[in-house]
Amino acid sequence: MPLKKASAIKAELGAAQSKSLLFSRPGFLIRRLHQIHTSLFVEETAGFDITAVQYSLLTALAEHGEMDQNTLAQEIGLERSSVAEVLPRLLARGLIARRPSPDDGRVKLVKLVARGSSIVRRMEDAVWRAHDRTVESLPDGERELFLLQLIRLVEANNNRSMAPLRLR
Amino acid sequence: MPLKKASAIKAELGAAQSKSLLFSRPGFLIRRLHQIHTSLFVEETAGFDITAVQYSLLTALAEHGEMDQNTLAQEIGLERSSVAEVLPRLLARGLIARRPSPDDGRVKLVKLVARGSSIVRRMEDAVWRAHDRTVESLPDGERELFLLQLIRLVEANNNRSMAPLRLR
DNA sequence: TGAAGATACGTGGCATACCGCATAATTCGT
DNA sequence: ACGAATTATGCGGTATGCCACGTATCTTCA
Repeated sequence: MPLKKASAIKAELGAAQSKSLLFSRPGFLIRRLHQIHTSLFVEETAGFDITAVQYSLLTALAEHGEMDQNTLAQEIGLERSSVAEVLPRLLARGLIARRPSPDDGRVKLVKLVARGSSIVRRMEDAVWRAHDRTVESLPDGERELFLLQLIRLVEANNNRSMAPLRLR
Repeated sequence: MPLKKASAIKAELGAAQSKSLLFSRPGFLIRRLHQIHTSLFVEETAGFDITAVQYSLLTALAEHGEMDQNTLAQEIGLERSSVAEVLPRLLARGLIARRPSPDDGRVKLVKLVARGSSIVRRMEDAVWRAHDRTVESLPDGERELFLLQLIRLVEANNNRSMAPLRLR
C-alpha cells in the first residue's frame, strides 16, 4: 500500500511551511516536539514525581541489573556528569543503591532496590500513554515509518553526538 | 511513487527496535535527536557563540521587527521566563536593544540592532548546514515526509504543550 | 618497578526550560 | 471612579545537559 505521492507531500509541506519560517527548520521542530513530549510525560506520570530522564535511568537499571555509572550513561546516551547529577536524587528517594566496586576502586556500582523496581512497574502504563499521545496525531500507517525514521537518524548520527549511545 | 510497503516498514521497525528497548519509545528518540541536532548546531556555528535558542530569538526579531517579550516568547514557543533569562545575554553582547513601551508601562519592547542583524545574516549558511546534516541520513524522498510529520505533530500538540506556539 | 598515561567519578560553570510567586501597570465591572 | 481581575515582566527554585578541570585509581611499558 503506497503511503502518499511525492508531489502531494511536497505541496503539503510547502503549505505547512508557509505558516511559519520555523517550520522549515528540523532543529526547531525537534526541540518543540521534545518540549511537547516532556509536557505529556509530566501530565501522564503526575504523582510519581519522576522525570523522563530519571525514568530512562531506572529502566536501564531494571533491564541490565547492577552496573557502573559510565556504562549506565552510555546505555541511555547521556553525559557521565549528567548521570552523576541525577543519581543522588534517586538515591535520596530510596529508589537505587550505590556501592564501590570490589574490583576497581574508581568504579561505583548502581542498582535498583525494591522501591525503584516498584515505581518502574507502576509507571509503565502512564509512560506508554505519554509516548502514544506524542505520535497519535499521525495517521495510521505513518506512525511506524516515523518511528523508523527517528531510529535511523538517531543511529546514523550516534557517533556525532556528544554522548554516543552504546549499541549492541 | 510509493514510498514503501507497510509490511516492509513493520519488519524493519521490529528489527531496529530489537537492538534496544529505548527504540520503542518516541520520547527517548526525540530527546536523543534533539541532543544530536544541538551538537551539530554547535559544531557548524562554532565561533559565533550563539545557541540554537538564541538564534531562534534573533531570527524571530529579524522577521517581525520590534515586539514585546510575551509575543516574542509565543513566536518561538518558549516560556516567558525562559525568554527573560536569555535576553540579558543578547543585550550584553550588543545584539539587541530593549526599551519600555510608550503605550503600556508593563511592556518592554525588544528589537535587533545592527550587530544582531549582521550575526543572523552571517550565521545563515552554517545553520542550514546543521539542519541539513540532522536529516541527511534519510533517503531522498523520505525527508519531506519526515518534516511534514514533524510539523503535523507540533501543530496537533501545540495547545497541549506548556508554551504554545502562536500560529497564524 | 615506577613514572606516564588512561579511566571513573565528581564539582563548578554555563545555558536552557519549567513552575510559582511577587511586583507593577492596565483594564474591567459596578 | 475605584476596587478587583488581568496582564507583563522578573526572580528563586529545580532539573536537565554540556564542558573543563581536579582527584583518585588503575594500567602500561620502558
